[in-house]
Amino acid sequence: MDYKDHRAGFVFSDIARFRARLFDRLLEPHGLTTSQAWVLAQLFIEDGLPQSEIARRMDVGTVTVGGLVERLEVRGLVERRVDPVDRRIKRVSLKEAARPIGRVLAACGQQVNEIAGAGLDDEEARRLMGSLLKVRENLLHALENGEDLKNATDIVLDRTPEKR
Amino acid sequence: MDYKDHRAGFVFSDIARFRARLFDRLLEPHGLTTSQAWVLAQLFIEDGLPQSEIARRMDVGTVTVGGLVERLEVRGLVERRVDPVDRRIKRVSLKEAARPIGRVLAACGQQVNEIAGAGLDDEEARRLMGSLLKVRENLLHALENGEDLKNATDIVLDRTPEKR
DNA sequence: AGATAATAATTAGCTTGCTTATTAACATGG
DNA sequence: CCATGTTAATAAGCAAGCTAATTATTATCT
Repeated sequence: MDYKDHRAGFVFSDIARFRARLFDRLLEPHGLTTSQAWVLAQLFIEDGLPQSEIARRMDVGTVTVGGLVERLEVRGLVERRVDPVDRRIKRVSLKEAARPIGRVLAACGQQVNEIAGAGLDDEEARRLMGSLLKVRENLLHALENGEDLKNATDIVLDRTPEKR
Repeated sequence: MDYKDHRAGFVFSDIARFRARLFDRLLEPHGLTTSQAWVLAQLFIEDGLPQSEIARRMDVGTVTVGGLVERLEVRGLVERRVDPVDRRIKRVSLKEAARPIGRVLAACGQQVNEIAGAGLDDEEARRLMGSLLKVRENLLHALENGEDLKNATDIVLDRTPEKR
């Protein structure tokens, strides 16, 4: 039991940080950050989502999404409108200025993935992805059930089994 | 080319976030956070390190370490002293109160790893770890060489090949 | 020795993410 | 119908990382 050892402690957070750092640099010329890009990505998949739905899909708190959307709105890439039938909801929709960014995101994402996955053959990459998705589910589970853990308000963990 | 695809975009950051959330909850009763725990871990390995050395070992900026150490010092777990021979350096050393925490960290780390690695047999876990270390090195490399990327002040990337 | 460069730490300011608490609007049950 | 609960968004506040700029101190080079 040495491969799932202390190194796991930093590998994951290191990779996440390094990836984000790389992504941020690629996105910098466009005045975007990694997380803001993710919000846009959600809207490219489906436009006009409520903030809470974006939060649900990103597994992030509504507060965080509020901030991200706020900044995107200031940059004129996005627009918030109150839903006429349920006035609690604010729906976020892409503005014209955001259109050309789709390709940029795809390109940057691909470039980062190529860099990160250098030296991995297809088989290894596939296996890696499979294991990672398992690990992710494990953690999500533990956080849901709060197994002898508490807390984690706000975030909606009890989503329907296979959504994303 | 679908396994090193868009999902890679969130799996890594999700896992890192979920892991940290879990860890933070386990550590909460002890008034510590994940990153603070990592600093302590470095000091358990070698006490009396300069802040810059801690930063180097954690692949993090000196500014971040400054903040972490600051908070640890306030909690009375750690102590900063100016190095007598090189007065630029502040060496950080563990105080008595920190002693008992070593075991706690080990236990929490193990628990998180068990949760995260549930359902992975030893072979799969070993392979996963191997692939992750490769990916980590790839990213670190790209950040060093700044391949048509710039920025990333402060952080010392050009450390001796195999340290950690 | 003296000017110049490099290094350790800090300050100030930004984004992300989390928590707790509040407000507004909708939903439901007696 | 109205009291209670639930949901969407926000506000305030903290930790962590990052950048850029500043201050002290040590190293180096002519």
